[in-house]
Amino acid sequence: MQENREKEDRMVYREKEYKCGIDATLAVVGGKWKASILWHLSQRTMRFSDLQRQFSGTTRKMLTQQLRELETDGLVHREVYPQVPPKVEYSLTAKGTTIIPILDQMCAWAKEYLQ
Amino acid sequence: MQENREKEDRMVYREKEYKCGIDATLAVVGGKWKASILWHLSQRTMRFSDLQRQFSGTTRKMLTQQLRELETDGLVHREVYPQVPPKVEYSLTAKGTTIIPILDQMCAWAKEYLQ
DNA sequence: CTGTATCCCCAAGGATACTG
DNA sequence: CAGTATCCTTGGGGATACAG
Repeated sequence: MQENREKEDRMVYREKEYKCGIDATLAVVGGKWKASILWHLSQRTMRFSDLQRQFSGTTRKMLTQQLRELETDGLVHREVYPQVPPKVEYSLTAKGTTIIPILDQMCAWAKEYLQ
Repeated sequence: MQENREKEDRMVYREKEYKCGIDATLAVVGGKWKASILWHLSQRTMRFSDLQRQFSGTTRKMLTQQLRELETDGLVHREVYPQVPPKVEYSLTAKGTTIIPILDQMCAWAKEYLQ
């Protein structure tokens, strides 16, 4: 119950305004696969095909889209190796790693209080 | 980087299966207004009309829906006062309060790393 | 005051095919 | 291998009206 909860300062993210940082944060990591992507990348750098395997339930299109947004937000780094066939590796940026502790806590919370 | 990250144990929530607790937690608090609702309720018990005022951008239908789900998940308590006109108060349950520290951290993270 | 019931629309996301 | 382009479907959520 810290007092970092004032709602006076509004946040702006992607043209949209957020009353509190909570919604802004959820806008960044709350995408359908984003949290999971970040979590996996926190363990190791992954190629696009690695991510495809991990998220076998999703399409290339969705995966690409989510990765692009994470990249735009500065959480993920995209490294393209100019070779044929192409090789692209995704990894967390320094900023990206700062969100991981929160994801870890969400994971722990679920284990403790869900099901 | 704790080692509470095994993905062997799957979570089940609302008929759906989640590989890791992160997605399960997001399913609980990631709804469009849920995180904000929880945060406001952590400050004080609120009547339905109070919440309507806070979330002037949403409809009664949505608000009711989100509150019902939070209630079903055991995070929010709904107290109905049998009187006319009706009075209904919403508050956090003990379980509901356990998620607040995570929301606080999301708020802090946004302030630190967004915008 | 605190909801529920209906209708309706649009954009998120899936399937599929094509490309450098 | 790592994407884009296109089409198409679905259901989340808004608007509105009604109700206890």
